[in-house]
Amino acid sequence: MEQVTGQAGERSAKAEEILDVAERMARTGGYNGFSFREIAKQVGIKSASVHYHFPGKEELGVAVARRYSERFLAGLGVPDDKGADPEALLKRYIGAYRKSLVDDGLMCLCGLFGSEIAYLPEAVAAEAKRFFEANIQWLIAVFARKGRKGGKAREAALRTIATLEGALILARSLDDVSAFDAATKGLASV
Amino acid sequence: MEQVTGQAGERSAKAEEILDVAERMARTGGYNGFSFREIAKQVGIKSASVHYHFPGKEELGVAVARRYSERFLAGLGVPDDKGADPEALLKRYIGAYRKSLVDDGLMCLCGLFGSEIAYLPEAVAAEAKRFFEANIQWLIAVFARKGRKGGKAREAALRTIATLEGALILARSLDDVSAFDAATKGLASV
DNA sequence: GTCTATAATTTGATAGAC
DNA sequence: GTCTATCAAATTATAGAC
Repeated sequence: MEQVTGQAGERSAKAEEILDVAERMARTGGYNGFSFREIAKQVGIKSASVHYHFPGKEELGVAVARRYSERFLAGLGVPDDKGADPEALLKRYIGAYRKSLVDDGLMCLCGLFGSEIAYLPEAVAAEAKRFFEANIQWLIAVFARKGRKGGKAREAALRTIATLEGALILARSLDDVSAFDAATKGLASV
Repeated sequence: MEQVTGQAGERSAKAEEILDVAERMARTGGYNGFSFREIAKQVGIKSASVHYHFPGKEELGVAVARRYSERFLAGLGVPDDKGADPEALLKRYIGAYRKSLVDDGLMCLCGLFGSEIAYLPEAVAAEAKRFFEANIQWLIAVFARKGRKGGKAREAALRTIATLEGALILARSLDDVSAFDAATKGLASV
């Protein structure tokens, strides 16, 4: 009874290993960029064993996206944390994307899934959508603390996410981290 | 002797049909989102016939990306066209992305390819890179006419492309065109 | 939990007839 | 130009032994 459906709960060490490999592959080639056999090979088991932990590809895709989302949001912290000023929170947000590029050398999972959203199984697409909705809410809270209310805060939030996702694409396509920095310059002080 | 390597030259009507279908599929599911068999079915021929027009998947991918690039750039016109002011050119640029979203209902091909750039055959990745380089040059010329010189023009160009590619991802993921408009608001008047 | 074995399907690709 | 036929490989997935 170790099977997991994708909820937030605890998972076996092997299941986490599987998610690690699946995430790296998905953040490189998208939903078709990871396969049970290749994951199994890299984890050191057989593909049938991967099916034991995650019954189907859709469930695995959902689990990868959900874990990615939860970790990402957890790394941001609470946006109305009174200890940090809004600009520091924004810089933290930008830094999370930059870390994805520089440390991991990978795309944002949900940026990639989002680009192929119409191609994804419904449940996986829903996770990508939820990622963006949660990010928008986080940023709206930040911009609200900067005096942007209502529509203005939402515009700023959407512009911020869009610029960062696009900056990842540009930097990776041009193979030039400075493209990310140039594209996002001034984003924290707008 | 109708085979085409991906150059700009003229192509048979059937080859264009193949590219039409391949482009639509690629702009939905990325490089693994189109297959010879599915293209053949939609065009009304057999997959072996698709191989006649485009010998391999890599060549087909290159041809799709190149045609997409050329059309996109041709639609923009010459950036130093003295007839149009810089803001009108910028609005035209933004409109090209919005058209992709609203009229086609699809991602920008090179935005999607760019997101999975590390997964692509080298020649296809090179086409996506060239798309962005050409777009950057076009925008730099526009921003130069707005008084931005050197680094400032490049920053504005990269920020513009990044925001638009990301805005497409957001609008499609949230299934809400207004997210595109909100994310790109003010982009033409910066 | 992991394995072997296998099924059913899809994929990119080629040979050769017409 | 298009077809039939076919191939080798990869894919998701399942049954059942250990």
